[in-house]
Amino acid sequence: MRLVVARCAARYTGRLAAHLPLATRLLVVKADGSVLLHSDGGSYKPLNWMSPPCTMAVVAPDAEAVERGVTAVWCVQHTKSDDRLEIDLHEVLHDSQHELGVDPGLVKDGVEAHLQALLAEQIQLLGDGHTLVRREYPTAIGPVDILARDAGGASVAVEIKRRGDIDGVEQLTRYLELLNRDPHLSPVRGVFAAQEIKPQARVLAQDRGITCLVLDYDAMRGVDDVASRLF
Amino acid sequence: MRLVVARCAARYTGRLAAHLPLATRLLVVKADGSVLLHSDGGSYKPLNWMSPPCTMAVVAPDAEAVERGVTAVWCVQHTKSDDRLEIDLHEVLHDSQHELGVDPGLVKDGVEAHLQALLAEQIQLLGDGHTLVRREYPTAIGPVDILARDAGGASVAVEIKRRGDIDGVEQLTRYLELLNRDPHLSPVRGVFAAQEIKPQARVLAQDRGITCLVLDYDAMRGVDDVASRLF
DNA sequence: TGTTCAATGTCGCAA
DNA sequence: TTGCGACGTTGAACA
Repeated sequence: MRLVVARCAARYTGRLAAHLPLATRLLVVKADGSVLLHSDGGSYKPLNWMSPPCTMAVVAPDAEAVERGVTAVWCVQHTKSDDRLEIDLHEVLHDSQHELGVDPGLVKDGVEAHLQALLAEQIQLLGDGHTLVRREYPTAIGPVDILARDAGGASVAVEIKRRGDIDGVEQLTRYLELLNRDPHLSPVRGVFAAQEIKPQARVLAQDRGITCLVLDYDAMRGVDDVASRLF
Repeated sequence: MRLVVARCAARYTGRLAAHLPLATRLLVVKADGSVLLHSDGGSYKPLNWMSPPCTMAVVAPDAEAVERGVTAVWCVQHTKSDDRLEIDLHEVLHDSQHELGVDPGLVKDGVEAHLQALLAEQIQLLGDGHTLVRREYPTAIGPVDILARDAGGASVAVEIKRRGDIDGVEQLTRYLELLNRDPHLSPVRGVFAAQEIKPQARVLAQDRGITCLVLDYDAMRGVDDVASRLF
């Protein structure tokens, strides 16, 4: 990711035609080539941008542009359409480059969070004699959905998904690797729990010694309702 | 605007609940207090954000968080709702501050651009004997829509809007101030042209010696069609 | 891969 | 302020 703060002007043509008068702005060039042009206010939407896939060419300004104070022109061209963003750079106030790596992405805690709460209440669904240690057990790479102990006192890490895909198994694998380094917990067994577990995910989980558990959301809510009515 | 690159994790609660596992990301704190949390790919939409109006408090992490490697926690609270974004900072790789100033904002060249083209063709609408110098006459603060000369050879700068508001008069005023510094052009007279001119804008324009011109888009297109049919 | 639908939608305009 | 519609919508789930 490249961060540039510069006095600049810009023109966009594509779905519509628009331009930005000269002002100081933040330019972000992401690893995939996409470009964002932000002002120092407003919402998260940039003033202008180019979505990936796209390529950027830095070209020298023509004589007239030089006359106006343009030092360089960024031509950002979309690869699959004729969307085009041209940025006239006047004065560069900051320019830095950063390695960020891939991002695990946002996790929305909707049904998934509810499933987690229900399973925490009904921890015996993991097997007789299981006890809850805690929900959202923190690790360096993010919280594990549930940490429990089985009847024999051994640790069990549970990853919960609405739809159980390979990604979820990979995620649980990373958690297990980390948790098993902790002598207070090790050995930690893994349980992959989801409303629906895809065949590929099931195969991968079994290959790694991870237990699969299909959760019946409606049944679990029913038990919860019954339990609630008792109080 | 503050730019921070850091290994971080985040939690959002408000319209929904969501969290971001630990990864290296770009954090942008805008002058209005809004916060963006960007990964190094994807579209212009941040992974997570807080819209203005909001306030940020930097708090010390609790013992458990320190254990996980958290060095600081940013609590960003929306002022008018209970939307809340908490960012756990682990390692700060970059931190810089920049003064950007206010942004003139995006100008969409739709009807406005068409009006400009039509008026350039029908420049006599400014008055008999007027001649076009050029459209998009460049200045340091952006292009003037139309530069023309009147029957006597004096310069005329035209600002075109679909809806003529006070902002447009202010904009034209800035252009005139700049253009009048150029001895080759000065004195430059201003014309504020729009499909509809708001009373307040008209008063301000007249006060500054700027001529108001109401443009009849349909009529101008009609003339254009007739002219086109001649060829 | 294309299509449909929700969104922490956002944004702009009119009443 | 509030409501409504458009968006360079984006993003996810489903066929």
